[in-house]
Amino acid sequence: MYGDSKELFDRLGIRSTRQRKRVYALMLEQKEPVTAERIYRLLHGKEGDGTVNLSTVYRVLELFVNKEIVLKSMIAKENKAVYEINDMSHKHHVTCLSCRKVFFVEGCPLRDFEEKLLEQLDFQVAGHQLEVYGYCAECRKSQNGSGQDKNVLS
Amino acid sequence: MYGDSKELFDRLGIRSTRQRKRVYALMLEQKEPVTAERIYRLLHGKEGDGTVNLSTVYRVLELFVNKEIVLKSMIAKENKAVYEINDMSHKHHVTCLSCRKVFFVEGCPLRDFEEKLLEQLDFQVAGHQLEVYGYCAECRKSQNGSGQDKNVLS
DNA sequence: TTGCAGATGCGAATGATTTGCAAATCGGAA
DNA sequence: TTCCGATTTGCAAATCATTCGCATCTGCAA
Repeated sequence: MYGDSKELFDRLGIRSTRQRKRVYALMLEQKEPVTAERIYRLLHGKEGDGTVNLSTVYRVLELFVNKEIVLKSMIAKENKAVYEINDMSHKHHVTCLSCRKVFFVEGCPLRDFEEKLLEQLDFQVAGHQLEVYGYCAECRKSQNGSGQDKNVLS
Repeated sequence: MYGDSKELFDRLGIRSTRQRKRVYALMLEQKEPVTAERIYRLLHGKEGDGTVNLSTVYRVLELFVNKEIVLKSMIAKENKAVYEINDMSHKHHVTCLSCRKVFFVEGCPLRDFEEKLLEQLDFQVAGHQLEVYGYCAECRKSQNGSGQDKNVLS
């Protein structure tokens, strides 16, 4: 019912609780990064298995982040965090300022940069977060005539 | 005494108040991004010209950000904002997770990436924010895993 | 089945930031 | 220079996301 999260949790050495299973299952369904609040509300929307407290959602997400099965990042311009399943593919987000849609991009332009930091600054990079924002094809098309082909990835 | 901020404010079409002049002058002195709280405390440290209320510091900074004479960004992993004078040079920040010190790096690894986004996704980039975090030479040397919290930013 | 370390629910606390409102101030007009 | 109205400020209280304290509950190893 919850996929084989039990197995995953065992492997991670953490207890398999109803709340963790529900949060994990819900995270798997998400196509874009979500806030803790949204997870909480989605869980309430689902019927059946009882509720999950908001504090618990936060605690479970924190645990998942520590175990690296979930990624956490801050939303640009707002001060709240969003979470997403870590599928190990190192995507970056591109946010349309007009429709707020989030696009994913594979690949990362930072490899060389990180090397440069180590050489020039003796700074050991542990991670990075890149927020790119601008305007997607569709919005540019509908707002001024200069848009080109549309190409929506989701 | 406050530089020629009066002139700047006139040009921007905003009133030249004691508080704005003080905040602006202090921002000019900063060598690294600072929190609103830190500006507030620094202003209290200075003698003479009376104090500036914390809410006012926030309001003045917001105004400066809108007028684009100050840049605002979020500190990685903490949810508070830091501000710095906008010198138009397009620097990026590198934050040490141990001592919280912020380093600047000239140059930007994103030019090619933005081109790629336009070609492949037809996404027109308007801006980006890059947060790199890791461990600085000094902290790695002292091997102090938990960090000596020098509290540079707050 | 049982014991208990670890997990959860609940409400209250936190900390950064924002807001409502009355009083103070800026700067153009008289 | 003085006056006046629009802006800005100070202050305290409100927000909002997130965390914490603590009593109770629950996986799960024995």
